[in-house]
Amino acid sequence: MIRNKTTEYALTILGFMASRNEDMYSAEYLHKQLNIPRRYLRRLLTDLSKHGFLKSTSGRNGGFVFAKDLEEINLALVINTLEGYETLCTCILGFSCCIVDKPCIMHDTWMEARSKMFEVLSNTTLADLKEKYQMDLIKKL
Amino acid sequence: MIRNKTTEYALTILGFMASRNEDMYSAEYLHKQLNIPRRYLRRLLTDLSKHGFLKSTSGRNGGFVFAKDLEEINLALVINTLEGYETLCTCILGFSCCIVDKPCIMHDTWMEARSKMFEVLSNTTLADLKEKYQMDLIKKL
DNA sequence: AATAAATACTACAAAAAGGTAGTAATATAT
DNA sequence: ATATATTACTACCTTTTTGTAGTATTTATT
Repeated sequence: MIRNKTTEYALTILGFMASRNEDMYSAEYLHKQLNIPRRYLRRLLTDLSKHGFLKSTSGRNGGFVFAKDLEEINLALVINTLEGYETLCTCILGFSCCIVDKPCIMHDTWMEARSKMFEVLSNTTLADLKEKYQMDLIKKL
Repeated sequence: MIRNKTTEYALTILGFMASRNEDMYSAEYLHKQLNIPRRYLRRLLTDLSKHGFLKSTSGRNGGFVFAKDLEEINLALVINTLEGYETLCTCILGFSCCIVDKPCIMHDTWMEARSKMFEVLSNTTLADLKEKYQMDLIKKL
């Protein structure tokens, strides 16, 4: 759950794309806007495409667009997709000592903490972020 | 906020120590109980001592004990001590693009999610975990 | 005093994450 | 057709995190 920079980058990219109104975003453009290392950014963009968040178009005038509606992409989904999600037999936040039928001493606390965070993140979609951004723009006028 | 194994180990160790009633815990004993790599565990234990959570006693029959009351150690404190805490000018969960007076699009969402999690973690002390453990033991009888 | 059981320190090795380089493939504009 | 602007793929390099090894130091037991 935001353990690495890759996830941070991904959210930054998606949040940026969601809040603007371009029809196409090239890697180069995103690089200049967001200051994420060129090559790394590209790899991440193809990754996000493979995961179904974006659609890519090759060739001149190519770039990336969303592959689904902004309402369908919530922040928790992005994080879980990129960081993996082994809910099976461990505490999600990392307690490998902790198995479902023999929960460790921290289990309940973690689960409570985690689920409160998860609630907020899964209830926020890219559409919400876009709306917020537009509202902020209006307020500034 | 639980970005690495080291923090996980630390919480496992402290949680374990808090829940049992030994007067002294040697690195070797903890290693056998918790399956944390011997040498790494040792280094971590000295680290936890340097940070004031534990007190170490060298020599035969030496080991580690808590340096403060269990009530004084909450989970958020442990996590922040081990992972560093640059609240100054960035979103705590990682948005380096986001500065205080020019918050990024995700800022509010993050802060809300984060603070809900933080609330639970900072309200849980090692004393609470100990109590929970004892209660669980009683229930099993 | 010698031994054994412990921690402390320093340096190194391995694995994972983050980042870079080169080249191929694709598609548009001219 | 050719040049140009773009994504895609593969391999490599760097940094950080995790884990190991060797040796020194401390202290209770005998």
